[in-house]
Amino acid sequence: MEAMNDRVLVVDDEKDVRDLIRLNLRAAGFDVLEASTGAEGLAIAKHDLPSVIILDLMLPEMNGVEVCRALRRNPATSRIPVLMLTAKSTEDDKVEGFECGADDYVTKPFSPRELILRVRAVARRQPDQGVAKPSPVRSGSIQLDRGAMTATILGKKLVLTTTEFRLLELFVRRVGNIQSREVLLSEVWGYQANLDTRTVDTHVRRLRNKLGKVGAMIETVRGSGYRLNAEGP
Amino acid sequence: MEAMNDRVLVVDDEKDVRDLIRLNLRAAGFDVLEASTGAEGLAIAKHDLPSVIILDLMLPEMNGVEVCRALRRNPATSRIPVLMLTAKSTEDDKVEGFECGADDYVTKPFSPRELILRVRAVARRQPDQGVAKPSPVRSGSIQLDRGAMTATILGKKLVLTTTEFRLLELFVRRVGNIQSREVLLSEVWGYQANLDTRTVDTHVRRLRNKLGKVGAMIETVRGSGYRLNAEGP
DNA sequence: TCCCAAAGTGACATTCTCGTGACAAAATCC
DNA sequence: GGATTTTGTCACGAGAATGTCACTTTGGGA
Repeated sequence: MEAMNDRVLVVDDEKDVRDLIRLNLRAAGFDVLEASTGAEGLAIAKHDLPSVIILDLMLPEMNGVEVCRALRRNPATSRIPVLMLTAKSTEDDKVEGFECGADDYVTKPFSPRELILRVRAVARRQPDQGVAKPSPVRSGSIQLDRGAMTATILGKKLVLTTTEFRLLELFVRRVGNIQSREVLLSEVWGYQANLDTRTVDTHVRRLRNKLGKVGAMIETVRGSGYRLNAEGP
Repeated sequence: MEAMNDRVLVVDDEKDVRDLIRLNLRAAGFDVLEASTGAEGLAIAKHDLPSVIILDLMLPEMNGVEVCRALRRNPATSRIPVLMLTAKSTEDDKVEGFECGADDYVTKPFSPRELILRVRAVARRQPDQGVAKPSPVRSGSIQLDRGAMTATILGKKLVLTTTEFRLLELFVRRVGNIQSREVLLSEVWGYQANLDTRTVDTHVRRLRNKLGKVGAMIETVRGSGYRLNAEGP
């Protein structure tokens, strides 16, 4: 089982650049999210709250500076470090990049090694005590705290294993939607997991047991998979 | 009453460079301290706890990397952002600079405007560092004094080693959040750390022992890392 | 009502993870 | 320079987490 990785969102319209960055970040132990437009990047940022955002300055429609400003305006995303990426290297661009609230600035062509180092340097800045924490994910009577990896049910703190937490997190993030065993396997266990789909059943059972009464919110959809019911028990 | 300015320490053996930086920083509203050797820089850093340190990589006797390591090693100065400055610009130098714990890297010749921006960016990451007396960090029954490098548990003063103190400091600063062994290694030991992740375990154990009953507040999260529990024992 | 595929359940072996004590190297202190 | 402290690594063992399986129960269509 792999430790919980930092997630990095890469926003760039060029697929080649995204591929290059993704490969290097993966190799360095990061999880990678991708977006090809500013709007998409914003949406993913709000939804997934990555640890770092790598943002291309030159984007069609909504450019990097606008995206960065939008991120800074939203309390949920305002603290996420932004690493600005651009082909230009004139001083004015750097100034603009910094002034919109970017935390660092890398010019293309960049060396992957340097990029990783800068991402790490910027990711190191984790929320300390007193700094606003990303709002906990919640659904009905279930509340999740990713940083602490804790689940609170009806005000009571639960002890979950890593797998159980990931499973529950996925259900909560996709409340009301059916998740097939295959999807659960690939999302919770990883793409190359070569496991029996019935393994999911066992973990769902364990999770239900720990959730007690609330466990009934995880419904079985015969022939399709499982679904977290939006309504509380 | 005007707020006190951020203080920046400039360590460089060339007077011309110091002058240039000083003038620009002053104009940008910073207070400037200066040192011409690494040893002097270290002394001033410990004494005055500046908000940011600009450090020349090439110094006679003690070079910038050594100074940076020494800064990171001392709990009183370990959190001060370091901006590494050098005439060289090969990738290997950047890597070395980052790996000793520098927060950013600027190559000579630099544009003053960019330097100021980077200083600001880097100073922004440490909102409360330096200016006032280093506020004692505390969480529940644990209280830390960075300056004196002492920990007080339930009113009793503890003697900790440097490593133990920094480890505890990190836990306290991030109460309730899981810290992976990798994060702990890179934050406490510096991210050139070429150490076995299990080394963390050993130090956590030593720390727990010294903390006695309170040691139980440092929880093990199987498969993920350690977490300081917000609730007291 | 019967049938049977799908899902629930308990048990078990295996794999991992972590705590611990010991030890040698390195750093620090007199 | 010798003594002491600090530090990093290792091997071992206990116990937790996980994946699989055989068996039972369930539920919906024929």
